Amino acid sequence: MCGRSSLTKNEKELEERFNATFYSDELESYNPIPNFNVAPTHYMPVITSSDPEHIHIFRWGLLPFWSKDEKIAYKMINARVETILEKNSFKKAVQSRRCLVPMDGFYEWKRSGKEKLPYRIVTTDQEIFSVAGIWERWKSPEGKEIYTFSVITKPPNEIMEGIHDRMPAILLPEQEKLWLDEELPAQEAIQLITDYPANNMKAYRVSKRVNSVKENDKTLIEAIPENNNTLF
DNA sequence: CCAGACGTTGTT
DNA sequence: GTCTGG
DNA sequence: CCAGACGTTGTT
DNA sequence: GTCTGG
Repeated sequence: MCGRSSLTKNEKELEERFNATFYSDELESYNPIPNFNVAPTHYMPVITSSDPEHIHIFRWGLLPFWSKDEKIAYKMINARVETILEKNSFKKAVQSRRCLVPMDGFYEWKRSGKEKLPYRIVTTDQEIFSVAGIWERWKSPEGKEIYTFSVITKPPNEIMEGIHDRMPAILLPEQEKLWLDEELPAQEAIQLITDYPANNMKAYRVSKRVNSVKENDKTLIEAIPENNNTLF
């Protein structure tokens, strides 16, 4: 799960939400704004434990610092909270390189028979919410430096159960500071990940146009009727 | 000791 | 089926 | 996550 | 880098 999201708020709204500022030179890589169809490999805003006063722009898809193969990032877009402490690729990062991944919605595909239909899920009590993530600095053999991140996933809460069996680890606002606290041991940090209250979330069908990463406009986040399978 | 993997999702 | 790209 | 490619030789 | 398997 969690291979597609949205972040349709502008830079100013993000700065106010996280009480942090962008570096102007990094902003150039953040594109498009707003993004109605965030996909793996996109450069997106994150707030890191090492520099929480600023919003950095990192690439979605974790590259472990020891990796020689850049392609492994395609398989590292998610990290399971249940096993993150045990995995070579994640254990170091969850100890000292945690981050917040801002979203204003995420997409999940619900399987019904042969068909997979996309849903958008949002929080109703927060305009922008944070998903728990981890990040890495990677250097290619040629010396190219890339900063990447992975989104942590967890079992579904009440509202997600009918749609999919995984969901992103949405943090309660009051847990965000702790998640970024490097003094907090990883074992305790992952306990901050709990069920987001289902009555503060809502899910609705969206057009299948979201399937294609080439599509990116405001109509992607519009609701379509549940019983309409053919027109979109 | 060295070599080789290091991941998730979904589907079977 | 499996990998790569977005 | 989904979509789209997946190959070589030789010629322009 | 670090763990697992042989």
